[in-house]
Amino acid sequence: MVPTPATVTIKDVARRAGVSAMTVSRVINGSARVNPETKRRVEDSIAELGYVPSRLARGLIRQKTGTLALIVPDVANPFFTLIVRGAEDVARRAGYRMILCDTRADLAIEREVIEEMIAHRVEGIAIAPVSDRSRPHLERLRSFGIHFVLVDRTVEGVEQDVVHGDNTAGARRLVRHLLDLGHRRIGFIVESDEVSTARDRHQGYREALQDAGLKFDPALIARAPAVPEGGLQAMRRLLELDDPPTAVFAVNNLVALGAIEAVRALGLEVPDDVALVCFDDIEHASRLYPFLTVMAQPAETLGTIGTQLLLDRIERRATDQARVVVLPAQFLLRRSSGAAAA
Amino acid sequence: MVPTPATVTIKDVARRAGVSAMTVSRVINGSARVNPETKRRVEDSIAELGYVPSRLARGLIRQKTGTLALIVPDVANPFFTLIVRGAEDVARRAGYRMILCDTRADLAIEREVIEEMIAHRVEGIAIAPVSDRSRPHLERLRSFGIHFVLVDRTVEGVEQDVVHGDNTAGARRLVRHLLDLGHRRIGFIVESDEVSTARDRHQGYREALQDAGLKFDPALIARAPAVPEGGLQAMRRLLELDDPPTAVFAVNNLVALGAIEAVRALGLEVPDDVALVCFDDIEHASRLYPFLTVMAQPAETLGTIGTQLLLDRIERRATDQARVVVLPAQFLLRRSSGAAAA
DNA sequence: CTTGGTCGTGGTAGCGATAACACAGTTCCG
DNA sequence: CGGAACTGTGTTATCGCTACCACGACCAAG
Repeated sequence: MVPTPATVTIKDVARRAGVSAMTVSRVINGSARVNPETKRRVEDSIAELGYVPSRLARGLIRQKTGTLALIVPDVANPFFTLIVRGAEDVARRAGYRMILCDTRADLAIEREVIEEMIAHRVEGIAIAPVSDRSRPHLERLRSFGIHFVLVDRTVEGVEQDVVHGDNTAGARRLVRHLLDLGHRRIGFIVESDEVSTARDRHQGYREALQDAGLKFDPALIARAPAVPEGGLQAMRRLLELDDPPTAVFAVNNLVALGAIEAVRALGLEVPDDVALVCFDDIEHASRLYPFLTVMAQPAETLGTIGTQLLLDRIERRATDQARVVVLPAQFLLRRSSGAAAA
Repeated sequence: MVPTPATVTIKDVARRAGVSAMTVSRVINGSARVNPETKRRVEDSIAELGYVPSRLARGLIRQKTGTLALIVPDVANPFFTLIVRGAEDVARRAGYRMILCDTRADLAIEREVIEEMIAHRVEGIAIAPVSDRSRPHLERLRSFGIHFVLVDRTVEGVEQDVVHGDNTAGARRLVRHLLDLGHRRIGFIVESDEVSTARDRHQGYREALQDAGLKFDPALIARAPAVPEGGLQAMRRLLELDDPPTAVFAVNNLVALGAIEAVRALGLEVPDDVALVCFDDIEHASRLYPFLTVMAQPAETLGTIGTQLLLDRIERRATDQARVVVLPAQFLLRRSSGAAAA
């Protein structure tokens, strides 16, 4: 094995090219004028030594690192995966690196990773916060003067650039669909109202009921963590009610998956025994088996726009007001809702 | 708006606590002995000023950044998503940050991101390389003395720690299954043999045929990029053959999805008109609709073990031989292969 | 022939942290 | 009771790079 070589520094290049470190720096950065002949010599030395300038040192002196962070509650959720993809792409094209952090929807982990990102002196953060309780974490970012944008979720009391889907309208649309099909008892499986998407969808759910002149029945709200297991438990509880719902609105795709399992476990079927709709499509699953009637959000676009908003702040140092971008979701009619689907 | 505050440095803390920067450093790092009273004063100052030590400066002097990189060809592929999750988790628990890079299976992007990671002075890289052509990129890492491990894929001519699934045995198992069901003309949709997983599965495919005393027919190999669109095109070509296959082995899950679409587009169905098997399960899709007969690889485990191997190298500076970890895949019998499934 | 540009380049001083050593005061033990 | 060992803390010198200023060479203008 070759012994670990000492890292090549700008001085090594300078020595080899017979110039000062300053001149090498000028060549690397293409700044100011350098004699073409000198420039060539420096470039040759760089190539021969395989020199790569340290971003640490550069970041230290320039006070900017060229690094962003993306913080999401669950990378394995296909919705967030798409956000990651979109964000990563925009960042790379703009010449920034992107550090990905998965908080597992855990506030403590979120606090931890935000501290880490501060220590890393990232120039900006795109974050889908855990919940309204993320506010202190975000305040901390602000106190450090680190730019950030909210993606997918807002946070009560935090005025900041944000891009999210139209959750209220989307939920309203889904529930209206169920109402149109004649359902009168519509369950809603949702996490805590401390999450803005849950809150907004809850709002849409109620509005739709109200539009139809129906009274809101608290018994039909089943609270559960927004994961398959949560959906399973919640659906089971709903079905065990004395007067169970004939249709259910699941707050997101993973919850819907769990809900379906609960239905099947009771020997029932969707949509025959209970209709089901939810937010967020599941890309690959729908390709194989287009079953769930959903409001599909443009997840990848949330990622790209979020990152663009962020870069905008960073590079233009705009101090104008917080921008709010709301993207409409798309209604996809499929079998799970029990309509005569296309 | 609050004006961007100048970053608090160790000196600010030192001044406020009435000690030297060195003492603050000792408190931060818990190194050596510091008078409890002094320590308290320093900690108070840190809290009051909201001081967070710069990893840039620390990394520069210590020559270690506490940062790893994970490079994959496609974060949106559910298989790699799980690897990401596993890797990220192990890294965080071990006190490392993880930078995620998506190469989009593009060699040029791969080269670019590897240069970036060198510039970032990451301490190690876990990489699922694009193909055997990634070799120069990896050699470059080696010449920089940056530790790396291969995940999911090996690279011809690169001796390095690696963790991957047992592709040959898995492929053999899948094809044997089809043979057992009576199929004699079995198609194989696969990307270039420059990708080790493709190569190994190809190998397994041939071995299975050989075991059954069947002759290999090159016409049954359909080459295509390992994405749904590739699977679609390839399956169409196979079905248009004069003597089309009655069963097809798709090199991975996404290819299988495209293949199914091609079958349906011709008004045919899986498995009635053509049986289908593939590598890698699709977590959420299978939960909703367990249809594909697959060899399921322990993707998340690939991520965790890969990262553990990496940390091992970094922290123990082991110079022993390259370790090779091969994890078995699990055969999941479902409907797509046309057997009387459980 | 001085003055005042423009070039091309180098010197010096940090960025924010820590390694390595130094040093004063205390404790210990033969 | 004096030197060794230990405690707690400060000083200095970098880490690799770039901002900032300086400087010699050259040339045109006054």
